[in-house]
Amino acid sequence: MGRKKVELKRIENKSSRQVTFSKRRNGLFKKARELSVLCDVQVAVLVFSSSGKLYEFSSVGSITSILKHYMSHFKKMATSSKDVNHAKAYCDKHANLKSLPELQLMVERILEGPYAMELALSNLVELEKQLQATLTYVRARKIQMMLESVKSLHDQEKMLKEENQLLEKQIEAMKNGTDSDHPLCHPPQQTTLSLLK
Amino acid sequence: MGRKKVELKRIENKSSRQVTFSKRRNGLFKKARELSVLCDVQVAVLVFSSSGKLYEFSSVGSITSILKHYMSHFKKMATSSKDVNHAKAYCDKHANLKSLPELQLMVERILEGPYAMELALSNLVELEKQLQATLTYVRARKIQMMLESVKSLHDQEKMLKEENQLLEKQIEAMKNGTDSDHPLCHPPQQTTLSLLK
DNA sequence: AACTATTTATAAGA
DNA sequence: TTCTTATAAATAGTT
Repeated sequence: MGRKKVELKRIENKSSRQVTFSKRRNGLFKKARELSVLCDVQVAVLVFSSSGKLYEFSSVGSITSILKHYMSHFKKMATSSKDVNHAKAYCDKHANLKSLPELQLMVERILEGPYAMELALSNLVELEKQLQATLTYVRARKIQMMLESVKSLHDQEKMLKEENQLLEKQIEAMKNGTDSDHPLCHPPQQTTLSLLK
Repeated sequence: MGRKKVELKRIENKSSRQVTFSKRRNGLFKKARELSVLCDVQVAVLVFSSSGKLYEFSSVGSITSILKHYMSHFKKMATSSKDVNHAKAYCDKHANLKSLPELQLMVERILEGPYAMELALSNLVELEKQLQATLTYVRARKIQMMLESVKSLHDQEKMLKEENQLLEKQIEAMKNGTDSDHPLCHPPQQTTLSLLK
């Protein structure tokens, strides 16, 4: 949708890729919010730019708010254990009410279900940290190697220039001199040139 | 965009909500794929339907494909190295996500250990890609689990409220049917409510 | 950042 | 569910 149909492949021009990224990212988040509201579902969208920046949409709220939700939930669970025992005792006394066993089951689910999830979640949080650290390390190492190879190219360029100057001097010497029995026409610097081509 | 402008609120009619969900979910995934390709970024979209079903789009692929990538990557390294068994040990160690927290240590060994010289820049670039892909997945998975457990809490809250209504009705029935010598005026559902507030 | 010509998504209907 | 179509919305290229 635009002045022209675009083909589905990486936009090579960097600045128009950046503009499209900004426009479409907002579009995607808007669509996600609409889907969430209209259809009453939970939606999360994660976008990682090539520079490693994270753009995120979540119909439930930010990661921070979700973690706060968790924290308060488990704090309350810890302080309400007496209430739970009380409720169980009540349920035992009035087992003739047919919906009570189900209620008890639900209370147990609340106590046990999310806790198990929290454990797995903490593993994932830790794993994410580990991966991010490793990625940072690998990127640093990659850049270091790139810089090293660039430096090595510069060094070779410098050596080449020095050799060229030597060569020019030798040519000058040959032009000025009368003898031609110096076998300098076999250039020794050919070896270094072949290394760079 | 359609025959009529729709206002941004929950569609109350269940069947048209379902139809819209199906259409817009596909639209969202398509947009996500386009953003990913056009702008060369990684995108993950997670949708949890009210029935608890998960619909997922990821530009990096499923966990299976990521693990396969890892396997082939380390297999390649193993065949190009003198100590095949050593590299194979790495491979086995990292065949599943649970052992991935050791990834950083492993990468450090690869980069700084005896095989550092064999690891070209292109290998580092590939390794960086793999790490970014895995990080994307882990982040998505983390948020997915957060959303799942929040949803589970909401569901359970809803069910408990329904049960409480039933209980109240039964208590009312008991009060009306017999004398008032039952001390049920201490509402048992207060306990379960206190867990959720 | 705005502006539009177009393309694309989709709401309603079949 | 699937298709069709009128219309709303998104957006590519431009200013």
